[in-house]
Amino acid sequence: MENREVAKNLYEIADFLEIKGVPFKPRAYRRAAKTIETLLEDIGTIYRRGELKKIPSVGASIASKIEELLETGSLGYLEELREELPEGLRDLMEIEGIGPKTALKLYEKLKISSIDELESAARQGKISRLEGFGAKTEENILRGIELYRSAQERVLLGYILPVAQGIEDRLKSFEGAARISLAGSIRRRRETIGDIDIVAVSEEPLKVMDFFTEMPEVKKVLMKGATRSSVLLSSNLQVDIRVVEKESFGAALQYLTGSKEHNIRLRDLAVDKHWKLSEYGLFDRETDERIAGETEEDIYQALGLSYIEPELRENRGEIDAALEQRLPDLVKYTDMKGDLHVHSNWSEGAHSIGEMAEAAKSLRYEYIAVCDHTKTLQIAHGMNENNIRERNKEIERLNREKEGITMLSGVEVNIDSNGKLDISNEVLKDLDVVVASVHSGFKQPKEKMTKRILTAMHNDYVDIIGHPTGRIINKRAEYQIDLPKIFEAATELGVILEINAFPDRLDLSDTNLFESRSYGVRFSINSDAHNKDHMRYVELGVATARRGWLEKKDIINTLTLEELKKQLS
DNA sequence: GCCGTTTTCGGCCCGACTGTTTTCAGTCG
Repeated sequence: MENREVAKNLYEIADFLEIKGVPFKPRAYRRAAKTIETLLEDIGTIYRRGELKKIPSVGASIASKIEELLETGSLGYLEELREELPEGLRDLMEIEGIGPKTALKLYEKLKISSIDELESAARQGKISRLEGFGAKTEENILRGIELYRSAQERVLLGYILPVAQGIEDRLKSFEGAARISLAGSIRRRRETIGDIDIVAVSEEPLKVMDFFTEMPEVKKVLMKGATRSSVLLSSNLQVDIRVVEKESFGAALQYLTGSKEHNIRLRDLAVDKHWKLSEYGLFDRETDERIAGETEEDIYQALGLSYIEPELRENRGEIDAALEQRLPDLVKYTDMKGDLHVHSNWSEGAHSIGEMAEAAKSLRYEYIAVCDHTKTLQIAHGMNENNIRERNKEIERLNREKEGITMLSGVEVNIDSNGKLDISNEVLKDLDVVVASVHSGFKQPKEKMTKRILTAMHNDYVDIIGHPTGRIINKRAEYQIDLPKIFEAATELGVILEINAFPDRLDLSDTNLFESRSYGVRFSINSDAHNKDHMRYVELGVATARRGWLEKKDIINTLTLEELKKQLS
């Protein structure tokens, strides 16, 4: 049984206990589930070592339940809960505004135990007639159901970031607001985003709220107060804003940036010092004296931590690292000197090599590698050996003509189902950059897929493995692949792994990268651009690398052209 | 149910908004 499945069972217990009104236990189960879900090691392996109780948040009781799950595949305690309460009650809590208390009441009074039943009861006006409920609640439930059904998937960071930055810029230009910042998961640059959070400082909060709720793209105002407001955009995206006083800005920004787990640990640290941390500041518990709050830096410093970049705030060890002053020196967004995987109109790209080069210049790059698709990828007009030779002549000509940018000749060659490449070594050996990727046979078993990629890595001319896991966020799972083996081989053979920065790929992912750190792998952050506008996606790749704790030295395309050429030869 | 350099028992993050109530419970972030 996989870690994720064990965690799922524990989450289910937490939900049931919460509905039953049991105090504290739900949080204990949830904490354990969260830890197990994000564990790098297989829980079965830990169990066989007899070290379940060494997992943080797992004690004797949860350990024995995990044991039962691993040994028998099911869990008596959970079965009992399932008999006591219908499973659908958990679905009800997915609806905005419905928590454990409401879910239980709906079940007890109206026998509602699924979202469909909830919808029909609301439509018949049965809910507004219940004590403690009213017409507004019923309306909200119906809207919540609609939202639940339309917004099942979180939105890709790459699509939402420009929208959020647009709103941020407009608020900044509004004179009533003194300071504005994005917060929440978008500031942490998570790969998918649920909603947009904004923090503002203003002397006149109500004016900011008016401006905010009257933006043209607002479809519905969900709530509006002097300190908080929420709106729904016509795109069904929710945007929340908090307005605070100047001396609380850092505290509010810190609090709203999260993550929740990170914040809980911070508050624990504050409690240890007899302080309390809220979105208004860090205060002495007894005297209420303000210790910090105007900037995030002050708060982290007061708690004895070095400043933690938002991308790291996931409670993956960053707090302990900050306590011991051993946080990584993260790669910066401005460190990138080139892009080693872009397409041109020689395959499925929309723009010519010259146009791509101009776009690269405007990003202040020193170089780009034109890595068009190769012949077996018919759908993308893949090049054969002759096309490649011809195209290389064009690259040579452009390099003589253009100043300030160097175009490297490359391909994105296909790795066939046995690990062979679809372009001969004769041609590969004359190219500057060879990216090798899997574009077919995604469903191969783990061993075969791993061997297939290892075989490609052993080809002397392969420089980079493209989008190593093949996942498409929200659409296609990663292929079955033994990443530790790939990491080992990459270090040993000097093959670079790609951090593909396309918004729906981000492959390798932040957690993959985090896991790779002990292997000493080097990476290339590539846009995989299919037109010149896509080249800015490298920013998303840098965000992913930062979330994976990577430093400049880990990323090969932070090197100057001269340094890079030495590495590739 | 977990946890502990103050603890093996007694705590467990904190505050705003809504809706339904006349003072607050529930939910959310």
